[in-house]
Amino acid sequence: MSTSASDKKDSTTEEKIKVAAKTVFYKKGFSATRTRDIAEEAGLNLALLNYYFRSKAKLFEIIMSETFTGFIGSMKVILNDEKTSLEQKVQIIAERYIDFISIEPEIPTFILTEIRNNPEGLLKRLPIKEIVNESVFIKQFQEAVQNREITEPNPLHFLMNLLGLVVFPFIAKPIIMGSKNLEIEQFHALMQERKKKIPIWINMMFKA
Amino acid sequence: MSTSASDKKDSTTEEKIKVAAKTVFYKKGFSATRTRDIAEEAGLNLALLNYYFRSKAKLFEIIMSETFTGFIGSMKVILNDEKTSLEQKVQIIAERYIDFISIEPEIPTFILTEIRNNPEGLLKRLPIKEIVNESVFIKQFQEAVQNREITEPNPLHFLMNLLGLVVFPFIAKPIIMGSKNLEIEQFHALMQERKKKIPIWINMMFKA
DNA sequence: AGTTTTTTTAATCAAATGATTAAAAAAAAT
DNA sequence: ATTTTTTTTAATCATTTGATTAAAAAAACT
Repeated sequence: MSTSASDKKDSTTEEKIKVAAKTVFYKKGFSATRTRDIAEEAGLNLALLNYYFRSKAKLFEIIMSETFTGFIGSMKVILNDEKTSLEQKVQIIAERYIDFISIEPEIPTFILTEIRNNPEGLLKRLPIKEIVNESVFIKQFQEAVQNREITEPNPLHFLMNLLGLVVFPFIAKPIIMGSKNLEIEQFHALMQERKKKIPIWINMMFKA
Repeated sequence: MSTSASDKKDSTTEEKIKVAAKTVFYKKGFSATRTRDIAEEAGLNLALLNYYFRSKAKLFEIIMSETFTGFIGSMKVILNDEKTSLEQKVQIIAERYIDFISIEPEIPTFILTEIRNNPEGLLKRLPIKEIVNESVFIKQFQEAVQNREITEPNPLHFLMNLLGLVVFPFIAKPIIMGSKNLEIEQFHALMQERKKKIPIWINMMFKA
């Protein structure tokens, strides 16, 4: 049979709650979501949330954690790959993140607003310092600066620009779509274009 | 006397509430702020909020409206100036917006999250369509494309990139500061650097 | 000074919301 | 088959929260 073990796991009550919680938390943020919204989204009795997860805060904590791990974690892996060049890393990040965010478009705003609400608590669990201070990416960047291949000496500007070009359009999506009455397909087409253009733009900005 | 009419106006109860509301709404967003937070921030009795503004929603509406007008409105003015070139417009936007957001750093996240919560309602009051479809900026951009001065034909990419470079670092400020244990002064220094660099980067990206 | 109007306060209300409980239903174990 | 354990449900609780009210205080007016 094609019904695998994971089918069962995916249809457990616990899993249903997590899926529903993800949907609602992503869309509205922690404080604007009501536990009743989650229960309704999952089609389950409200008391089950507390039965399985003790509290709204605990449930949120889990969703949050998994989201952060997935989003920043894969960035860390890409930036620490010894086998790819700086240029390739830029290409990979542009491509993978545009694809990823296109599927889960609420994640960037979710992450940024929740960090706003609780910067200390959430930031210390992210491996950002490691990435910015001791990653393969940083070494390659500094080499490129030394070899006069890159003019900008500060890797933070490089990262801010790359992520700004990739992420900002998704955060501003409602504004962008409103500005030209774009349909969602047209928006996605724009983002697909950017997968190729961003690496070129980054090159033009930073190449000596 | 140096005590002008505006001194009086600034110290009215109504004005105190608005200032406090701005502070709290900017920091926490609509649904996470409690009317009691605003009253406390203003040092006033809770009932005064309803006495002067009828409801939390009405008060929010006013703050929202003024914020939008200030932020997007001044963009519209800059982009519709017949006397400045395309390059100058980029310089002016980078400079003015970085200065402006440095003083009110919560505004971008505030705008973006509130639009997320209520896209239809809020977007129709913004003159974004006008800017993107019939501004002086757009004419100048299209001319530059025709004259082969600019390679990218789509002005949306141009605007997304410019605003991404200007605004994204402020939205990601907690992450950026956390990544290198920056003090706020160092963050501001970085943003000051960007006032000069962004116009250069934009040139490099788009100039033929 | 006395009267009226405006502003402020403390107390309270009603609805929303996160959480709990005790009983019922379903599943697992013996 | 019976008992035990796990899961689910409906009802309810306690707190939070936006809003209102009636009385007090302050200000403006005559």
